Amino acid sequence: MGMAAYKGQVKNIQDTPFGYTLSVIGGKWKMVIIYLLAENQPVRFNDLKRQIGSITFKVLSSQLKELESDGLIERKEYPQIPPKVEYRLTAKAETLLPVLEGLCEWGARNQNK
Amino acid sequence: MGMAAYKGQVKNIQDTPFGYTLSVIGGKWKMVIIYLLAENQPVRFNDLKRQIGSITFKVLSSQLKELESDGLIERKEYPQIPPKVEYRLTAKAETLLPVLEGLCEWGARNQNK
DNA sequence: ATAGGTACTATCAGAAAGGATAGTGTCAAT
DNA sequence: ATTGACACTATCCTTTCTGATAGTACCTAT
Repeated sequence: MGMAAYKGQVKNIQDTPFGYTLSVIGGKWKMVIIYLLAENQPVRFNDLKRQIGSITFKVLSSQLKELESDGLIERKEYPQIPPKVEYRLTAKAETLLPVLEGLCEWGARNQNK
Repeated sequence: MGMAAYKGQVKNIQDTPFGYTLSVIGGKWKMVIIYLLAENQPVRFNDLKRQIGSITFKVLSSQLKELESDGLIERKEYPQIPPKVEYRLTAKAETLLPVLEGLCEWGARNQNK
């Protein structure tokens, strides 16, 4: 199983398991966000922005929204002033971590060849 | 290690192991191509096109070139008429297969939730 | 003579992703 | 009074990705 889902013709990769996984982690910053959250949960918005460095507000905001709607992160808003919002990984995201480790390890071994 | 490469600020994800792996497999069709090659090597150009179905010549051609320049596939041209070109996976690509299996399995388990 | 197969390339167009910049409302500190 | 922190949103622009369509050069089969 797994990759056997590609038997026959492929119409929309989005509908295959691989396509789904990539749609969830394939954004330019998603993996970085997941990693940073895994390291020190929970994290606040501007904190995340500072840690990533070169991302813009808009892009960080849209990536977080997508991760949230894909069920990988939880957003918790504290109704106070100044506002406070915390992000943390869901259980679903935790099951992704070993897979991401695999991607990183393969990358580390093959990057400079 | 692995994901620890994200310590500190991230300038270019391309330079991280994860970014490298995604740059190599992240194209819309690359995973499909790798899977089909893994299933029945070697494969010829038009054969691949027929199996994938909805890809265009141009896109297939460019994805194959990128995979080749990333060292994942080998292109062998037979100087005859009509022309014949065969594609197959390299040893480097074979080491990627378990990682791709991981992506697919996670996707299969989480796709419809 | 026409159609079809081989492996493509070239050109143009549209969609999607990502980035730059500015602004919102409230409060605390200087 | 100004600055800065918080968590964003809105608008516009550029870059990248993907797709549609047509065409090349040669051969074989009908």
